[in-house]
Amino acid sequence: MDVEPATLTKSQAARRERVIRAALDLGASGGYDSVQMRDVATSAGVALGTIYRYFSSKDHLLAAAMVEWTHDLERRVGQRPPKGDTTAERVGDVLRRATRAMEKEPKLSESVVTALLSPDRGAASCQEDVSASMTRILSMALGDDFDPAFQAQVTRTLGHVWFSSLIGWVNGWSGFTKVSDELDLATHLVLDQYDR
Amino acid sequence: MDVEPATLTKSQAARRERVIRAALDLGASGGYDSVQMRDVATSAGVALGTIYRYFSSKDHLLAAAMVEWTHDLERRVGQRPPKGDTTAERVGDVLRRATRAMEKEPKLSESVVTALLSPDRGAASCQEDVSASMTRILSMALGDDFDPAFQAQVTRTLGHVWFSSLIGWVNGWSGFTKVSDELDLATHLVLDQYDR
DNA sequence: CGTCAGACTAGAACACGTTCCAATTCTGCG
DNA sequence: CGCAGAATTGGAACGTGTTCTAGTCTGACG
Repeated sequence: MDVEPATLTKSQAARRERVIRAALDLGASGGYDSVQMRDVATSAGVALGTIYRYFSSKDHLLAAAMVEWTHDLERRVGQRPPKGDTTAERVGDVLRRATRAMEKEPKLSESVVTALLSPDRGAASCQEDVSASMTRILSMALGDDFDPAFQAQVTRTLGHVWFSSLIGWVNGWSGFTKVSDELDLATHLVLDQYDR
Repeated sequence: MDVEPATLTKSQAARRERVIRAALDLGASGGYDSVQMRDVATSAGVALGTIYRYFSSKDHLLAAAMVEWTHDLERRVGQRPPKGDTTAERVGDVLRRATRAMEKEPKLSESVVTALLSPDRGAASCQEDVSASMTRILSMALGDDFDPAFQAQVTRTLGHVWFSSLIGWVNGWSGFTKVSDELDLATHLVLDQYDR
């Protein structure tokens, strides 16, 4: 009902990847509602039941896609570290990188974020993954110059603001600029007491 | 497809109330999944279709219930203002009041919060209501001693942290104590620079 | 090479939110 | 009271996520 990548054969991993890809394609063109499991199956050239061998639910499937996306971002940030003189600028930089990607594919982001909110067991574990990844990304921007407890709290708090604003955007009561502003202001709120 | 209370006759308002009550009862005993529209209907003594005259969806129904709950809390906080010497203590006080109620009815809270996350149009407008209400509640705890812009940002940020931690709790990857801690630490993070 | 367990397939079947419909019952107005 | 229009009802019907079943394919191992 939920298989960890480690135990998959090559062809299985390929199948899993094809399924995710198909889901992403559908999501990118029509949003959450048009990611229909029957369509994902045909489009991935796989039987409907097979999808459920890899993912516990539609939400788990889409949430898993978001996990991959977040890990990609984390890797990229690791390779090209955040730019900026102050901590606030570096944090703003990574948050902007995170949101810009979503801004370019609004339908897809809506699909993926919606799924991430599901109470489904599989999706919930993806939430943990994503939030952990986001925490690490923010840590990179913060650097090691702070008291660890303080740093941990800042990253978690900003992670919450990020997540919550994202929801506001997905559910349509705030535009993308609102999300950026919110993040920007929160960043300064918690950081301006320390640098500058 | 969505009727505002203002235009309802007495018997209609009663029906609406009965429907909400039925949904809350079911939610309190079995959580989100056991709030089934057919059951809500029979339990409220109403036809299935009638529910959809008052609410656009199951999620809208449950989210509307949460709006009432939040308004109650807001009213209570207005009547018995938050206690505490420092701002942080007062903020902690209202946040604790907000979470304690949910802690007592975990299944019910799960139902209601889950619904609040839905992308459904009706539910989304309830999200705005709830978040606006929460902002006002936090403002009461902050008082008028701050720069309005600063106050606005603090309330929004704490609102985000509250909302996001709630999700973490509902989806089962953090206990209630974690939620309180998170809120507590975030509160101090943004406020300790000003009072103490 | 033969075989056996597990993965895969096609498709039926099921569950529950949502919509639709025809018939009936309210409600307010002349 | 009598009537028109709205609200409500019971229940069928629909869509889509999820599960189940019976049969087929695959690939690892003796």
